Amino acid sequence: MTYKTIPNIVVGRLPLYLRTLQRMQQEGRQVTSSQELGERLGISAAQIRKDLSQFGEFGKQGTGYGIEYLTSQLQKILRVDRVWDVLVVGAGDVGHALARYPGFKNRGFRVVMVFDRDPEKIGQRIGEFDIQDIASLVPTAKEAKIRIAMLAVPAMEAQEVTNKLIEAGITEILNYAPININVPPGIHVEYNDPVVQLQKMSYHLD
Amino acid sequence: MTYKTIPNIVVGRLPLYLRTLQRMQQEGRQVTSSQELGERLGISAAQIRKDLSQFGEFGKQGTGYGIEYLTSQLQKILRVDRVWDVLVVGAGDVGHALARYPGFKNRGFRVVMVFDRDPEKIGQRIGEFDIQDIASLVPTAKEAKIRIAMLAVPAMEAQEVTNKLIEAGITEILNYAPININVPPGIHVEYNDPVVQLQKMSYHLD
DNA sequence: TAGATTGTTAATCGATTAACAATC
DNA sequence: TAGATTGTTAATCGATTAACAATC
Repeated sequence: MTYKTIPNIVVGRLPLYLRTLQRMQQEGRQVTSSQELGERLGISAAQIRKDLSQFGEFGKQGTGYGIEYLTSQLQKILRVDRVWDVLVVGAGDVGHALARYPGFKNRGFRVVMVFDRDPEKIGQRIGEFDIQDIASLVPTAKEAKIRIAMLAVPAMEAQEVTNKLIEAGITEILNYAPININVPPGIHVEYNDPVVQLQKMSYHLD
Repeated sequence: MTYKTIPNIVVGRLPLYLRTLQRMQQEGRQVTSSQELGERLGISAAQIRKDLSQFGEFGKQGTGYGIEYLTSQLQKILRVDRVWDVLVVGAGDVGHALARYPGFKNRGFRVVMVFDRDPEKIGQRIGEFDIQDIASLVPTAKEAKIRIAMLAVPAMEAQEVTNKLIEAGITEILNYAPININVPPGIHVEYNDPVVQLQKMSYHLD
């Protein structure tokens, strides 16, 4: 017998559940229900139960879900029961904001290096990091066994840098450049383009 | 007879089509096809044709789509055949990056004001903007008839600021705070939390 | 116990794909 | 004309919701 692979759309909701549960934990709450989670998230209770049931049985009938327990289970499922080292390419304003972003804390990630190709920037500091020469990206990232990169270079350079990232052993890329990049099978890309999000909303304006 | 409302999932793909078409235009291309667009985007040609057909007939059999024409049509559909004024709340690193982001150019948006509540920051400059007191947000945004806001304040403050935004007549909110916000019907929210995206990817790691 | 809520099945709903006539 | 590609319909596929037995 073989395991069913989980749909991406389901995996994509788990971080939202986790984020809300961690927020509840901060509020000092002990238990919650699919209904309450659904109300906070604008998702139906049935869908939340169905999503969670793909991974196991985490609740108790009549009671709901222990927040601490479900949190720790989701962290295991999402592999954030540890801290992943992440690198940033591009030391402009976006790279700067990512390198200093306080929101990674307790959520499974930390930035450990920043690269740029501009000789003016190389050697300068961003927070606790020296900006490194992008020419050293491949050996340095390989050596550090980094798997995750955030890409914050201009669109023109995005594909070229992506190729380097893959050569360096990166398999997960969060792309802030407003362009689609080509990657081989097995490499995962998430896109973050604020204009795409704004345009989804401006459709509703007149 | 009444018009069918377009599914959100379709509207959400239009900005990707537009972005790719604008890129092709930069490359000096004249025409494209649903197949080529699909290859660039990792979307099936059939889906692209189906999506576009919801809004009209933009192509020619045997030839494909005129890039300039389809671009201008998508801009009209997405209401970015004009430039929308956008405000930023929160003058930390994220707000800073948004206020100075060069990628809005030619894509329908421009930042026109930045607010923060920190007296240390108020009056300081970010690029061409004076950071304004959040206390003046409601009258100022109302006066300027701004409809779109980017929210880059700490999670703790997000709901309170959201309420102010709505009071100011904002109907479209791009939320960078890692928390769900409650809004009344008719207000649209898009979420941008890099950790949510990273966790979708770390699921695939081991 | 009575009330509440889970996990799961079946039914419904919606989105994607395949296929092709129309036609440039 | 022959080849290419659209717009659209029907078929398929997948996701969401409703409902409820199980049970805490």
